Amino acid sequence: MTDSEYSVRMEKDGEGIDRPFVSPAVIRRLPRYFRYLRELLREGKTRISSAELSDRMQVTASQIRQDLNCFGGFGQQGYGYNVSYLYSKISDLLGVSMGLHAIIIGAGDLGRALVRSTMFEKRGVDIIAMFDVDPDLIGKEFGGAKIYDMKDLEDFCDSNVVDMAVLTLPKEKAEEEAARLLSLGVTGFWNFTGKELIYAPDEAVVENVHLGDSLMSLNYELCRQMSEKSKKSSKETE
Amino acid sequence: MTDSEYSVRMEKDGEGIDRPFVSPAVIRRLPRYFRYLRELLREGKTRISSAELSDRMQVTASQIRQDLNCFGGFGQQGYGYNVSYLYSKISDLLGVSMGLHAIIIGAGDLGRALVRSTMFEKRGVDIIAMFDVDPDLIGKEFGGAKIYDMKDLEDFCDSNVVDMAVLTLPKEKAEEEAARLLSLGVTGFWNFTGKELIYAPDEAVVENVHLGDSLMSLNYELCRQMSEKSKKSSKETE
DNA sequence: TAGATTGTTAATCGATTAACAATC
DNA sequence: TAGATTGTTAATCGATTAACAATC
Repeated sequence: MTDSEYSVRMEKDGEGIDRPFVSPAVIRRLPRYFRYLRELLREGKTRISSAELSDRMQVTASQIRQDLNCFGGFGQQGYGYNVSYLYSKISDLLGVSMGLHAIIIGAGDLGRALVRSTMFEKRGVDIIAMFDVDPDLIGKEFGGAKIYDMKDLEDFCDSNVVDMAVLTLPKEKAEEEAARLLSLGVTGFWNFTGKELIYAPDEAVVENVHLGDSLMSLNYELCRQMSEKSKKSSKETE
Repeated sequence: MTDSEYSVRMEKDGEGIDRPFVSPAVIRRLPRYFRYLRELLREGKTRISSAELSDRMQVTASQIRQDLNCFGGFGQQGYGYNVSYLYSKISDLLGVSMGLHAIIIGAGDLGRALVRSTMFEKRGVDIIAMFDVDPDLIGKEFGGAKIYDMKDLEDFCDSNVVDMAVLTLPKEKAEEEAARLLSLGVTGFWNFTGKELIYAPDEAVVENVHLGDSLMSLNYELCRQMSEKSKKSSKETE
């Protein structure tokens, strides 16, 4: 994408939203606020105080106020926060109305599960295509996204705006294909391959997902809980 | 599971592994060490220093030594760490050889993608069954796991050891079914439903996974990167 | 022994919480 | 105005990094 194309994109609705540098800890909490606010909205609540939200979310009211203030004064003294206003502000920060375009690399089980879910739609991300090397899959369609031949990646990226690639291909090819995508101007990577991608922040933005790591930390706590119980029960037997 | 069954389980190979209380920040890094050590093992490396591992993993050597020391002295002054020894120690901590038994609740796209992956096998977790309410799915088999009727959950849990439930069912039913499982003695939950489950630590161990949150923080950084680029380019045009 | 590298303590840094003045 | 609740500063807490003595 050229600079002038960027400008067009920005004018759409990204312009005017100031995304200051804020600690990653805070950024990672924004999506959770987003979820809880949507729930409040669904419940028809129009206003909420940091104290009440604190109760629901199991975080301190202080942290909520601190977090939200990183981006400006979204609340009002004596009143609290207006749910729909706060929701729209956080949506904007998270680029929900940016209409980001994504492609999925790899149409295996995970790629298909993702494209069929409501995940992207809910967050304003458009899956405009999938890519695979398997001739049996190429041409098929899942969740409204057509599967293209990996060979056609260059052509596709030349004639379409692609903001982000979801990597669900085998980890052995992860680095190679990420480099290929980067050279085609794709700078966002949601990486499920298990091979950690590391780029400089001005080069590309990478979110490495490791589901296995999540499972293993559950394992640790579960084993710990079990040994504690067995300790306790052996004490009782004494 | 009764207390005596716990003891049997513990004697298998969980016994003797001390899992002290360590800050969650450290625990969450263990799986990453596990992955990098496995890679070193595959490369045939027999020893590694904290400095060299630091290089690979992009964390400080100090942190590595600090982390590993929470669980005991796994290294040796003047030498470093023995890769296979360290790997086995971390595997033990993470319960890889415990042979934990898991069931998957919900045989939809995600449940099937998970069961077909090598994720569980690599980490020593056995998927012993899947459950669903869809008559078209009940009786079928995916990735070696048979799909049972949700109605048979009680029977199944009575006659099988179930350490953990992987929740991939619709979020509306998450709380209800988690409570049901808990009453059947299942205390570990790997929760993909999007409905956050909150239990006291001695009641159940829950790992809430929110893939959408991960996508949204990528979104934030991507949008930020874009606005920075457009700022730069508009400056150049001035 | 000399060199290397851990284990561990102390110093620094960052993030969270508490407190309260500002203000709606 | 009085009451409520934010925005914001200051205090606390925890996690990371640096430094170095212990020791292989």
